[in-house]
Amino acid sequence: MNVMNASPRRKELTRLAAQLFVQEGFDRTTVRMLAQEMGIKSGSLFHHFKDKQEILAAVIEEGTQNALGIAKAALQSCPGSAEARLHAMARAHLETLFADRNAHVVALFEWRRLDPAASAHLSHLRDAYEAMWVEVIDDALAEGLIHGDRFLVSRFILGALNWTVRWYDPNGPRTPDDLADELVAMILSR
Amino acid sequence: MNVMNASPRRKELTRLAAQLFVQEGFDRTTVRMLAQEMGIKSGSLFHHFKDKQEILAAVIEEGTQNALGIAKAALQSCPGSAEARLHAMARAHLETLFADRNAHVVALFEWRRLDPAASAHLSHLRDAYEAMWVEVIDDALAEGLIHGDRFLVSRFILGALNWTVRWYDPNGPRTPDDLADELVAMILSR
DNA sequence: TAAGTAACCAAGCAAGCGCTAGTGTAAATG
DNA sequence: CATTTACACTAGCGCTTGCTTGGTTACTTA
Repeated sequence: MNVMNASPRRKELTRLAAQLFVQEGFDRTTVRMLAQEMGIKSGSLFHHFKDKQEILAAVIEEGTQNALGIAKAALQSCPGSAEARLHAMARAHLETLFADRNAHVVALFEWRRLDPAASAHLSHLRDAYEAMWVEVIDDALAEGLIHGDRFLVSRFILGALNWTVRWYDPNGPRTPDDLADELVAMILSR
Repeated sequence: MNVMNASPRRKELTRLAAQLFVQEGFDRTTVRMLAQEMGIKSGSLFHHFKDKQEILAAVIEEGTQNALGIAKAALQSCPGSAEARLHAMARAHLETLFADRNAHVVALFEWRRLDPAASAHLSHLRDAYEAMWVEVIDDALAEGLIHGDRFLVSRFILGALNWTVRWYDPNGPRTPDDLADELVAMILSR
């Protein structure tokens, strides 16, 4: 078995798994369904992953790593005002949310299916990501761009952003950047 | 079998089911777990409900009906300004969200497990509820209390509100009304 | 007191589940 | 050329699942 390596094959299988997990939900996705989608038999699946849980962890890990990378890049290429960085974070969030939509939907709605060990490991990644948000929001509060409790404001913003996966249509007239700009405009004190 | 009646027994069973569905998720909740929680054997469960699906539909229906009732009451006892009605709707939303937390969490996160027939029926209820929101938001836009696209604004607000079930601690220092007021304050143009 | 009904139980079926064991085979490696 | 490695296969075990069946009990009503 191919424990914890990052072979291209495994990466492709992870991508397919994410798609199925979104379509059917983790619990309803059987190893036989996963195998069929991957063009192999169910037994062969366990050559690439220790068990079904590990597939879930792989999906979520990939999405979260991507989110972290994109957010870091967004902030680095944008050392400007707090307002610009708020925009940048919102745009980055929606960019990764829809570029890796399947992985993020799984992360958002199937997190509880992780076993404790995987959950603990991935929680650190997620916390690192949220810390970046809180920092940017703190700066925006300090500059008086927005008002309110730092805790509540960040929860409200992330809630509004995450919920977009429930209604946003990528084939519609609006781009993710449009959404980000509208949200930031909505909360800025004018 | 006791099709579609509203016996007190069935209502109590629905409440217990909602709790288990939140704890374990719909798919992981077995009819044996449900029966044990209810103090009966698994076979007896099918005297009250046609199948497992019907239990899910009952849970979601109850939550949505309550939300509709509370929102209507909130608006009726508040014929004042658009700002007051915006406040009232936000407060009503969080009030029902945490008064019937289990039912609403199930409605929000297990909706896709409904079969098409039940989903179609319950969609009407949900649409009626969302229509009330859009109306209030339209008035607020017309009065210049908030700015932006009516569609986006309502989605963002409902997203921020619904996401509270993921982080809000009812035993913490803040009341649901506090949250509602903070959210409305955050989006009002000043 | 007889009939009807709501609520329950014991037992178990058929299907599906995650996962394992053991084997075959082609390509890479010494 | 011999050996290892990567990847796939077949077959099926042991268990759980949602749900059914056939019958019993307790209470209400005629």
